[in-house]
Amino acid sequence: MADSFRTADEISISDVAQKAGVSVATVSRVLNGHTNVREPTREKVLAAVAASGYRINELARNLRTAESRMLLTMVPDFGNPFYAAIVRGIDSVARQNGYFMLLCDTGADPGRERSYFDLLRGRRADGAICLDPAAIQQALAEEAATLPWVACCEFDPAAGVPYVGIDNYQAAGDVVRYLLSQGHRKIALINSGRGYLYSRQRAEGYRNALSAAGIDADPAWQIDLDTLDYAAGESAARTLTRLRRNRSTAVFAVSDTLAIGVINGLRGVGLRVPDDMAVIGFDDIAVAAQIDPPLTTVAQPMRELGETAARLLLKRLREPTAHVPGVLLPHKLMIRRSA
Amino acid sequence: MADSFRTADEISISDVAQKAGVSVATVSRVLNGHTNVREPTREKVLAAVAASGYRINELARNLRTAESRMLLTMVPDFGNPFYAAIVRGIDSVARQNGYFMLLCDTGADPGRERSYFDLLRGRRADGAICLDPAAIQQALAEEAATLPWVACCEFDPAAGVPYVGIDNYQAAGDVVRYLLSQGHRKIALINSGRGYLYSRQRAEGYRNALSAAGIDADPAWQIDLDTLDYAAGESAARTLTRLRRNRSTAVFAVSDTLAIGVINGLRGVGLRVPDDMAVIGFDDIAVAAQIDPPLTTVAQPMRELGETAARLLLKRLREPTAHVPGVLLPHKLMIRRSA
DNA sequence: CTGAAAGCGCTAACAA
DNA sequence: TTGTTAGCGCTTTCAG
Repeated sequence: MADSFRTADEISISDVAQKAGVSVATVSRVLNGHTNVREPTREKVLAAVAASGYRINELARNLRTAESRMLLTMVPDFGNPFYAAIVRGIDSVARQNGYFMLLCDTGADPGRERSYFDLLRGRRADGAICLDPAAIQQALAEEAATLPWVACCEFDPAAGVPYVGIDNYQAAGDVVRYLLSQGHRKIALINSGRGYLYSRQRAEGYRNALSAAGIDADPAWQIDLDTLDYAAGESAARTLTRLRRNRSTAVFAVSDTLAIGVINGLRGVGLRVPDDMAVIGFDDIAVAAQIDPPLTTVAQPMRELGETAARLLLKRLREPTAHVPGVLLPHKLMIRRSA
Repeated sequence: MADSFRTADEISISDVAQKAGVSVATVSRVLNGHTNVREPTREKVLAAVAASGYRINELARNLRTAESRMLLTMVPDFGNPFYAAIVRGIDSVARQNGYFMLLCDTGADPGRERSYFDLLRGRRADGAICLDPAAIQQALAEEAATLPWVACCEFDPAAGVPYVGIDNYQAAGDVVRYLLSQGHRKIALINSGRGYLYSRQRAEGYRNALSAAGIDADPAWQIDLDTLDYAAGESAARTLTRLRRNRSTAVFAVSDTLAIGVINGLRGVGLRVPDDMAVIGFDDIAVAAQIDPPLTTVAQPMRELGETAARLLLKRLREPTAHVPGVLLPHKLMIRRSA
């Protein structure tokens, strides 16, 4: 058996009851802090617990109470530092409320995501927070409609699933308008795959801000990537610089990791930032302020995003029928030296 | 109740049995893939399962089988990208073996770590992988002696707990010897707190490599920090440059995050890397190759570290009494341009 | 204030 | 091959 080397301490509530000379019900009462137990009795029980080194079997308790006190968090990639801060926020409110957080990396794969949702169906988690691409969420929304989960960062406003995120459209517009104010007219957009809501929203914010300034975005300025890692940004930078005519003077990357890769790629071909090409990122991950030049970027309130998501979920768990609204948190353009 | 909005689909194995016209035992058999069920019976059951949308209650199954099929992973800080790759390795072998990974951030706090160990005691996890500082592990080693866990990166070789890591002493020596070969004689060490085994081992490797070259390390060259974040590296760099006499010409930081902060701090006071000061980091996190100048660092086989840890744990779970040895994986000096 | 007893939903002997 | 039954360890009525 898996736990045969624990058999020695395989002591249960009835052992404790026996040792204390009371019933299991009484032991259970003191374990759960019920007040209707006389002080001397409570002490006898506590003594027996201490003496035996007894530990409650949460599995049994969970079966009985029909809850696992686990919150599932699904991220598409926990190698991306962006998620780390969000996850911290989730974790901290989860713990404050007596839940453990079960963190899973879906790799943005629907199959993996589904298998994690099975944790909910199998009662091993009470609720879930999903940070996966909106497209994936939609694919599962129907079959997961009755499950208690909320969306964070990525969401489908029409899905009826509670969510928290930021106004990506506005944020992208802010970036473009700032670049415009610095005299740029040719602004490139390095975007991620279309499965992401933020990607569509930021693209739209970018295009509209540009056309509001009377500029037609050159399609050659827009690059779609299917990953957010540094290398992808690096190669996108090369693609951009290869443009013979109508080369952009600025680039907006939808993630700091991409932007950092872009800067590196630019340096590789001997271009200076921001003089030859300005670059702006998104997220404001910790390393953004450390590189040379320090990265101008859009800060997301990552920790609050996570905390809010957790609170929405907890609320949904407590009041299953209550309407839980979507909430949008403020972002902020951090102007540093890369643009 | 927490799940009152799921009551509609609160269907159990006996409902399925009834619907299929068989006993619960038979349903259980087909659910668990036992072969001693006639084909027509199996099909009846499967049909009933499908028709009712039944989902097994894992909580009940777990109670019955006395295992949770969860593996706990404790990291001191999942904001540090170093851990991300390790955790991926753990997660992938866990999943391959039918386990879910429960990831927890202890913040290197013994209290938090203890509360996570309680997941084991409460049977909500079958085993654990601990990446916390060796000092913290030791504090808990005695009370956790009978629990199935393994140590990863940080460990106490004498504790009898299976472990996987690298040869930190040797790695630090490699760094120093490389710097020596580049003509450096004055080499600083930016280290983390003494709770970490790697910190003690690298300090020793550093000192011995230096004295093997006939150099006495100036105490002023050695800085101990209590965190690994970028800002700490930045301020350590300033401390170092403030040295009037006997200022070092190279610095070895025990983590890439620190090294990146150092480079940033150096830039802040107008010093160039590597010309004015060479810097070497440790870990080879993804961003290390992206910054300017690209960071020379010691690569750890992070994914393999995680995979190995998971395999050791799984082995320990399968064969509780088997002797599971400690294993050391190879590291590699990545020479880039910062030194 | 305390105890007896009935399950939570499942698996695994043991019978048939 | 299938069903009956006895729990896994706990919480929670319901009596007393």
